[in-house]
Amino acid sequence: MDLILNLTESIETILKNIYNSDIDKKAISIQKTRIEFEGDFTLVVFPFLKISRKSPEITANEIGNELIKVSYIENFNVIKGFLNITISHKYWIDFLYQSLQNNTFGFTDDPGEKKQVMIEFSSPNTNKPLHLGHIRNNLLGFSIAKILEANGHHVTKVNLVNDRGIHICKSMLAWKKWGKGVTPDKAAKKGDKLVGDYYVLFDKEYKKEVELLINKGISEDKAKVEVPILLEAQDMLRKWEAGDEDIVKLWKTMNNWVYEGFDVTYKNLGIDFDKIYYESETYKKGKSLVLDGLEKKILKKKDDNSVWADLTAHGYDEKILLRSDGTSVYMTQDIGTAFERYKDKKFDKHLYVVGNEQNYHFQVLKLILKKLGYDWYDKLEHVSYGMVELPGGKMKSREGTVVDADDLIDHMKTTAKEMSKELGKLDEVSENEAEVIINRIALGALKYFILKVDPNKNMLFNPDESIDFNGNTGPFIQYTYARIKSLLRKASDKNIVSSAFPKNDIKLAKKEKDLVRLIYEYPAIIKEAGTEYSPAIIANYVYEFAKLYNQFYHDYPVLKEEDQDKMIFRIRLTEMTGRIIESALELLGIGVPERM
RNA sequence: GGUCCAGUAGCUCAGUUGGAUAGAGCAACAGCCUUCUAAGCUGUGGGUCCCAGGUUCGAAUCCUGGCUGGAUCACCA
Repeated sequence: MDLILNLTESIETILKNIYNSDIDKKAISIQKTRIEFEGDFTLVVFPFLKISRKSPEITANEIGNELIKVSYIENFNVIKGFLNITISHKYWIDFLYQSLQNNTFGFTDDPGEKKQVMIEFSSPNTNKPLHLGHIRNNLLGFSIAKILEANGHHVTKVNLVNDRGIHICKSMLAWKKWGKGVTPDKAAKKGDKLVGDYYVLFDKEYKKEVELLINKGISEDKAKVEVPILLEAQDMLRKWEAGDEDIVKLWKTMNNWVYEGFDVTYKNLGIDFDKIYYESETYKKGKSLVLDGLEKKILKKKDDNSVWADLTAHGYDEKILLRSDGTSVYMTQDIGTAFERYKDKKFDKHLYVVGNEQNYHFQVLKLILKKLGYDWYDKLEHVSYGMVELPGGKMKSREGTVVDADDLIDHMKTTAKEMSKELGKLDEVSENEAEVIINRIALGALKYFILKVDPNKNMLFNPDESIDFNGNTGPFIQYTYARIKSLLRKASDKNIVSSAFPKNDIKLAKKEKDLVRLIYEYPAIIKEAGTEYSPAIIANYVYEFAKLYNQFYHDYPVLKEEDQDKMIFRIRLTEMTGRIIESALELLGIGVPERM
């Protein structure tokens, strides 16, 4: 039975007995005792004053005198209106041993809680390589998926590749014009990078042509839409939609180059998907659903043949769903994709991990699906997150102010390698092992840096001050783990069997108790991270945990402790700490090194 | 202009279901390696929690108004 729940019930009963009056359970607020006071948990007694009709101090003492009769409560003290409760050492020790028995401590496996969850993340365009913004998206999506699994759900990770549209035609056209048949192999370049280069080339040429037209006296607005190269790209898109063989062939070839490039990046990042949806395969479904809606008069057609959803009654604007030439827009394919996915999985929940710039889009998507009569519309949820900004502001691919995902990962690896060498950390391990460790550290630093920030908030990335390896960082936590592993290896060399229990009662030091209390919190942390869709909650928890363990490690001997019972307890505490660090980092998609 | 999000130390961020003297890391300075890994530990300095009202025994947290920054309201995705 959960300790806090138990405490709450005891307090409820006590209040009833001594004051003869019921109190709302919500008024019983139990929190962690602040570090500077004696005790484990604190009850705030102010809400009870109106039934006790006594001063805060007296009320707290009266409750404390009853509470101390409960077996696992050892002591209490009162400071102003705060009743600090001390849980017995024996309770905490027993708790540690119980949690050691449980291999998935902190995870939920209640079948009643299990839901089918689909989670979409990454959602790249096929005209340019992945950048730092995608990294935040990918890491968040992947971690949230893991957290939801830890909460007992069945999770399907899906990607939506935006593989059709004018943007890919731009790359294709530029490649046709200036590529001279180059391929990723010939250029010795990742496919996504190569295609991205031609996208940039298109943009350069486009700007040049716009300027030419303006110089000829054409207005800027007009010039922008009448540029020959743009018209050519649009023509290409029409041909693609009409199924022109050559165009489709080129489209397939170039997209495949990009996918191969993406796969490398995904693999380096350590993320994967269960299923990939392609916009080119779902937009037609969206189109037909829109036409259905039109037939049922849910949607309306304007004079120019464009199709619209009128959302003004709901406080939104009108939203276009089919252009006047009958082609579909972003929203159209999202309607189709959602429909296909519901057909595939009958999900209880569908999460879209997409940046906050699309908050409006997803509100409108839900509303349109509702209007179209799909009662599962409210199973869709937008997991919105803030942008990654550079010191100069937003990243813009066209202005070259993007931080490329591959470059960043490489840079992290180089830095990790240099630092390991400098510190002489990996002199004694094989080259292969060293590389595995360095990769883990590099990615650990990057992932933790990004995931520790509350997803709601924009975050700043300064490329000049590269990501740290000291302090509140991934490597700090990984280092704590490596130390723990080293210590446990030594314990096992000494034949101190890990399943041992102390024979006699021991008294716990403050930091030992604090560590156990943090272990106790882990299940609640996983739950909270699951309901909030926030890996940051896990990240901040595991940091606090590692920090406290390092203090303990510094202050107390473990293997050199002379009291056998204390030594055994400390080894077991160390073991559990290692397990929680490993488990928590795993939820963030971060691997742990056995040594570093 | 409407809507949404954010504003906490020089910088990057925690803390927000109202609770005690607002916390970390980085940066600066000063210490700790003949003891289980110094990518560690300890200490010093650093705050108008954007502002003004309000609710409350109690507000960084809730309410109202304002200020600042970002996003969005496209026949772009």
